[in-house]
Amino acid sequence: MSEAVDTQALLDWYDDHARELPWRVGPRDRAAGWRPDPYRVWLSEVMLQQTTVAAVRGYFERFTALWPTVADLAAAEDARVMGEWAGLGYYARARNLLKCARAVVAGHGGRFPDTRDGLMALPGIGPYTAAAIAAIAFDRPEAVVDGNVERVMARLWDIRTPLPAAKPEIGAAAARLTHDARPGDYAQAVMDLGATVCTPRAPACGICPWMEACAGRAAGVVAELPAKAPKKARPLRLGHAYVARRSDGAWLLERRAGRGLLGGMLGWPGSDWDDAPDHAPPLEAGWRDIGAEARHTFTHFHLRLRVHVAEVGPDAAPARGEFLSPAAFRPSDLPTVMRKVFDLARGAFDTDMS
DNA sequence: AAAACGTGGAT
DNA sequence: TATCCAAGTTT
Repeated sequence: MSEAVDTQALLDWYDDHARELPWRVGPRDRAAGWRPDPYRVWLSEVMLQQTTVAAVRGYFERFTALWPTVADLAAAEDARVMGEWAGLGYYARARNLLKCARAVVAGHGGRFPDTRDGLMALPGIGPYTAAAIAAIAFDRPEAVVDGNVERVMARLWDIRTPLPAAKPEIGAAAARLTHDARPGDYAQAVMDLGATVCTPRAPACGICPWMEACAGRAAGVVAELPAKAPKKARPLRLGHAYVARRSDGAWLLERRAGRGLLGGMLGWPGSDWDDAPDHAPPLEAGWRDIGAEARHTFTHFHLRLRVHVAEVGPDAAPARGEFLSPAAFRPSDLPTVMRKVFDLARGAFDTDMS
């Protein structure tokens, strides 16, 4: 079966059309013997989990400028790394990033394992990321199966089983095609094909190096693949957030628990997000409901937070959280939902002063 | 094994 | 406005 699919044709296409990415060693440099820094491959792969290239670029540049090596990252303070990750989402990735960096330094002499199994044993590295690092950084012939590859394989072989049930079948198809001569280039080539040609909507079949072999195209079902199981509706949750500003300009903030939603991130103290009537503000103060709510949608629910503000004196003693001076508080350290709250609250304070 | 876990851009 | 989607992992 797989004889009909020409992996060399894909590599030829990649040689001409590879995307230029900050973490990538392109096909020309690879042919000259260059290999990417495993640290940068790992960092980029973790950032790219469920996240677009466009969103990752800036974060990758900032992280590598601040922490050029895995040892630098391992030595960083948790709060600094979490703050730098703020806005990118899926914050367990940042927590695991630190765990992984420290494990590589403490347990592997600062060098990443060069096998899929060795990589899989590290925090935050699953089947996809382990295969990607092994292939891209170490040229091991591992099959990388991400969302791009799932889409390409489902179409190429006309696999109509809905995801995620189709994963074993798709994985087997991907493994059959893995290229022995240029594993790193091949892995990136399939993903580039999915990202730029075999796209979710309006795929450019006319310029696809695998057009002739594509069973989905022959059957005229490319637009319907891959099939996906229906998604559940997102419920609406309600809560309250409290933004206190001290007379010296300090803000009352709280470090969230180290697991679960927004775990380890900075945020405004508030109620549980269950619309319970009996929540207490974090501080005795003249709270004012600003009459606006921050709206935010997470993966599995919609959230509306009512925003309350207060200006308090220098002796204010909060029951929760701590005051951070303007010098110690960067709004960019906040996850997006908390930044929305801050923007609304700041507008309310500004209105008061005018 | 199903659910939890973020966000921004495109349609 | 609502939905889909993006280089998935963990529990």
